[in-house]
Amino acid sequence: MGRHSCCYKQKLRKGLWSPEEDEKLLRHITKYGHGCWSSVPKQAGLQRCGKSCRLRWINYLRPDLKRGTFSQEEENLIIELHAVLGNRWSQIAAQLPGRTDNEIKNLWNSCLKKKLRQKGIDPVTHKPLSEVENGDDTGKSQGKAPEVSNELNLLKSESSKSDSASYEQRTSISPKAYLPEMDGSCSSKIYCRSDSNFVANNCYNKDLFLDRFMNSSRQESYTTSCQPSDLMGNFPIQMSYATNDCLPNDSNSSHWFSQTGRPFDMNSEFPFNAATSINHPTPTTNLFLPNSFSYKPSLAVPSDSVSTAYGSHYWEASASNNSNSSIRSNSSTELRGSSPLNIFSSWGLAECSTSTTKEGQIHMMENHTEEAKWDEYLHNPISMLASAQNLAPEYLCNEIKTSMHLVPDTLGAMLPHSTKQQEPSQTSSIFSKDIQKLRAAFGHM
DNA sequence: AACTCCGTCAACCGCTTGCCT
DNA sequence: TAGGCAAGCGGTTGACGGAGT
Repeated sequence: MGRHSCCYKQKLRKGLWSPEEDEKLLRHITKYGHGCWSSVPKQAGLQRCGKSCRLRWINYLRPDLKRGTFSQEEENLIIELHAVLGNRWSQIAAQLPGRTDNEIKNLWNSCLKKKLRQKGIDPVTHKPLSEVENGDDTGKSQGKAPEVSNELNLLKSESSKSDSASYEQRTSISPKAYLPEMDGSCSSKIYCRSDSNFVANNCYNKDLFLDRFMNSSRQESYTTSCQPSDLMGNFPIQMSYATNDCLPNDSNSSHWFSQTGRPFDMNSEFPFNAATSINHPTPTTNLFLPNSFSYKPSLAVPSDSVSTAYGSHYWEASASNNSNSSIRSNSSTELRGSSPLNIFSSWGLAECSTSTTKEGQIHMMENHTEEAKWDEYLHNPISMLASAQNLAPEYLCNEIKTSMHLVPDTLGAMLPHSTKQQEPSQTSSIFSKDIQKLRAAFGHM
């Protein structure tokens, strides 16, 4: 497509976005959704092309973005996925909720490539550099999987340093299965559902892997067994949750980052606590999750934890050693923490035949509807929040506005030592606070 | 202090894909 | 079926800041 046709007709701005532009775009999209991108700049009063707006939203303004440095687990995952997917950044990004393809691409080009080379691995082929240089393909001739096995060796050494999770589990690439382990410690780990047959038989065949990959990330969300994690599909929405009673002692892990690198203290800013005065007849499910990691929630729960409230099935994760980070249900009629999952829960109550299996998995019917709603949520969070709560969008907007005024501004109060700080100049500014608040309001739910 | 080099990251460009008419 | 339009995607560019000289 290149430059959009509209760009030629008008004198449009290029380059870095100003805070004012960010504000306009953010306000417009949170209020109306983006709809057709080409019409967004006009409606939002921006001298930009729709494409530029879309990019700005996706890569920076979107409320579900995770900021901050990549964890070792994330880096390992990117390397693993790159070994099988190559430069398909969007597909890699789909496995790292809250991360954009651009971000991952930049990380790869600026950092991971170098790291791999230092480890003696060719970042393109994922083979040892010596093999690549010598044109040695003995690995192939032996029927091994050089592009994977070398990676695994690297990761093995990395993981032994950084993560006590089962290496075999984490490196058994079952693409849909990267889920955070909720170990009750608020220190999220990535683990991967083991699929030994898959790894043993298929992982070395890239095409087959991709086939499986696509099937697992798309088709399964339309088939019968539909855990909510499947419903998410590749939906890259940030699913970090935090409430005052969920924060780990380590305050750093509760930070979100604005473009300025300033941390966002969710401890003081979780916005929907301010909305608890809104009574709502539909009980909502509150999640108390490790907040430092984005994840696709898996609602597979033990059968004995499923209970029924208000005529619907509720569940409670088995108690962990730290209730702060466990999942628990809440049959309170209070509106607490309107999150995508709350919405999800509401949809389930309203429109899905929700049932539980012996395994305790929640089977959701009508996945098409769910996915559509997720999509709609992404596009118009306000209206979806509103509809999920039987509220008028305008009312919800006002509530959010009100809640934001109620929140004490403690931004920047806690700076992690290791975080690169940027001066709030250029595109970042005081407005970044505004963004953070809106992000809090619409994003971390 | 001034300059250069290098790494990082946001944004742009252009190609591909998918949808609609 | 072809053409137009919009979105998605990946490669590339350029601005910026920090480190080194």
